[in-house]
Amino acid sequence: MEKYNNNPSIAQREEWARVQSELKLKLIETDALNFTKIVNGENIVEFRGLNYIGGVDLSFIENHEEDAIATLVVLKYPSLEVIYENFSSVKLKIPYMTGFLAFREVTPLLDLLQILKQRNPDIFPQVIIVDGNGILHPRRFGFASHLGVLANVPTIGVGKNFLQIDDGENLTMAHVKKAAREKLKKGGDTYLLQGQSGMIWGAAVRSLDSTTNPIFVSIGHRISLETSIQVVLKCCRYRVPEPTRQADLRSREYIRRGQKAKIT
DNA sequence: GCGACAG
DNA sequence: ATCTTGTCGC
Repeated sequence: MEKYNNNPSIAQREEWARVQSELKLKLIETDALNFTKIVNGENIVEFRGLNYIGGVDLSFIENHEEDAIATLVVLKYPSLEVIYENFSSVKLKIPYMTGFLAFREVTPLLDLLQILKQRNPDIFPQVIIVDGNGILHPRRFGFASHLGVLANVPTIGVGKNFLQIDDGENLTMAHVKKAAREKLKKGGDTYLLQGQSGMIWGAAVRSLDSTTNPIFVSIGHRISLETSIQVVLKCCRYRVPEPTRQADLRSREYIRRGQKAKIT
């Protein structure tokens, strides 16, 4: 039986950081999509040819850090109805560590994507909304970017909590929370997370009029920040965009039902 | 030693 | 991530 690694070494983290830098060479931060965006003057945006949006998530069983259910859902756009779901029970071998989330969670999601591509390619998602950041990350290569590059699919990172960026960028928790509170007055309002260097890391987005607490949107892969925000807002029936929310709800329900693992 | 910490 | 009931508001 393999041992659960509770304390990855410094050398291990450095190796992971090198892998991130290497994969980052393939990262595309502009729209490379198979659907088109039409902007009608004002703030009215239309996505032509967008039919399928993916959502992914992992849920954990009680307090077992290593036992999880990975979930992939596909939603029809623009109705946002769920037309596909699949689950996979996984034994995780790496603990959660800030900055290295992908190494813990990406493999089972790649497997689920591969299964869908083989068995039902016609509904393969044209963009995937990921529970976790894209380039809003210390090395600008978070979970959403990692998944996007490895699967070669457009991805959008959406964090429910802010991950502070240091290194003199002044994107601290206090700074961002204050700015967000001041600038996000109504649903659809956005606030660019721009560091002292001028670099843009992502955006704080107010999903709805009824939610004060923002979400944090960043480029995952093959999509611009502007388009990412527009797609996310079109998916928000609640604070969290529907693809991610459905993946989360359904994976939790799957665990509650106590079913055995199945890969349909 | 202290603060920070996606999921 | 997860443990958890009611409750306030539209």
